[in-house]
Amino acid sequence: VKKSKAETAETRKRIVKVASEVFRSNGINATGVSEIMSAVGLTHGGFYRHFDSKEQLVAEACAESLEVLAEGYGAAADKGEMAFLKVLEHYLSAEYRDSNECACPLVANGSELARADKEIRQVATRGFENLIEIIAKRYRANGSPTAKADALFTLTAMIGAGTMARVVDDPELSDQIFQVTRKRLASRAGKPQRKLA
Amino acid sequence: VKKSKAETAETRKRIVKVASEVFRSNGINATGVSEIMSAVGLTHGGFYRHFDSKEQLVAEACAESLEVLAEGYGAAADKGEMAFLKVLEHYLSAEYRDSNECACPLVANGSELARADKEIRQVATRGFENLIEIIAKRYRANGSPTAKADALFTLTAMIGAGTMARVVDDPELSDQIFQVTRKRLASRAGKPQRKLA
DNA sequence: TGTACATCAGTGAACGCGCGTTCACTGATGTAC
DNA sequence: TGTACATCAGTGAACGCGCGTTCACTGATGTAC
Repeated sequence: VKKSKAETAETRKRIVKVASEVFRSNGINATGVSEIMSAVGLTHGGFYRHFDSKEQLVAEACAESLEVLAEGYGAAADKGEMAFLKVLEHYLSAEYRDSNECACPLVANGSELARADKEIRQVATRGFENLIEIIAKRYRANGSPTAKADALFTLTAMIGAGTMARVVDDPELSDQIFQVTRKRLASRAGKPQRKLA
Repeated sequence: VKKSKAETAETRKRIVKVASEVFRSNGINATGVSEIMSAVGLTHGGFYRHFDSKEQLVAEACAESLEVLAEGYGAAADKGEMAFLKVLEHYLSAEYRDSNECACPLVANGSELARADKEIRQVATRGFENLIEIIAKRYRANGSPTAKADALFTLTAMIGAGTMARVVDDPELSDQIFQVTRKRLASRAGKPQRKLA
C-alpha cells in the first residue's frame, strides 16, 4: 500500500504534529509510539518508515512545538507591547491552564527534557534561545539596556510559574501563582527603571 | 527472615530516603521499584511489605525531599537575610547544578508531578506551601508588605530557572540563567521598593 | 523463665502487560524502456 | 504512451525486555501460656 511522495511527506508531518500534542499533554516517557500512530490513524509498524527511533520523533516534536510557540510570540511582539503582554498573560491564565493544553514543551515536559538525549536537549536549547531572542527584541524596542537578561528572567519565571501552577492541587494557590507572576513580569516588561508593584 | 520492628521501621525509612534521591536524579517514571530496592540492598519482592504501590512511595519520597529542603531553608532563614540569600543562591549555581544532585523535586520532577495522582500532587502542594511560608516569613521580617506574593514569585522563578538551567545544553547560557535570576531575586528579596538592577 | 506457635520481613520465581523495534508481506507508486 | 518492474508506505504478528505486582516459601521475631 505504497503512498505517493506528497502523501508520505504529509503523513510524516502529521505524525510530528500529533506527537508534539500528545507528548505535551501526556508526557514523553508516558506516551508510546503506538499511541501516537493510532492518533494519526495508522498502525505502529509503519512508524519506522518515517523515523529511526522514538527519540528522533521526540526531538522533531519538541522543535515543532517551540517553532509554533515562537511564531505566536513573534507575531504578537510585532504588534507592539500591549499585544505582546496580552499573549504572555494568556499563558499565565487559569483558563489556559484548564484548557488542558500546554503549548510550551518547556513547561509540559521540562523535567523530562532535562534528562533527555543530547540531540533532544540541543533542539530544546535552540528553541529556547529563539524565544529569548524574540522577547529580547521586544524589550530592546522598549529601550531596555538589559534586554537579553530581561528576556531570560521573564521566560524562565514564566516556565516556573506555568509548571507550578500545573503541579499544585489547589486552584486558588495556582491562580495566585499566575496573578503574582503576571503582575510582576508586566511591571518590568521593558521598563527596568520602574518600581515593583 | 523476619526482622525486628525497629529494623523494619528503619528499612522503610531507608527505602523512602533512597527513593527520594533516585527519583530526583533519574526521574519518577524512569525509575523502577527494583532499582530502588537494589540501591537499598534488598530484592524487589519485599517492597510490598512496606508500601501498597509505587505511587505511595512516590508520594512519601516527594514529601521527604520537600521536608529536607524546608529544613535547610528554615535553618538559613533563621540565621538572617544574608544566610538565607546565600542558600537561595547556592541552588542557583553552576557548581550545584553540576553536582548532578537536585534537592528540589519541583525542579527535578516538575512536569512529572503535574501529571501525577491526586495524592502525590497533594503532597507536592503541601510541601510547596510550606516552602512559601518559610520564604514569606523571611520577607515579612524584612518588612515587605507583600511577603507571600514575594515568596511565590521568588520560588516559582527559582524553579523555572533551575529547570531550564538543566534543560539547556549550553553551559554558558545555563550560567546566564542562574546569574540573572540570582541578581534579580536578590535585588527584590524583601526590598520591594528598590529599583531593578 | 522456657517452650510452642503465629507472625511477617525478605527472597526469588512468576504473572500479565505494554514498551520500542523488527520483519515478512501487500499492493499502489514511480520509473525505465 | 504503454508495459514491466523495482520501490517502499503501511499492516499486523512477533521479538526481547523491563515494568508493577503477586505469591509460595524461609526462618527469625514476638507473643501466649
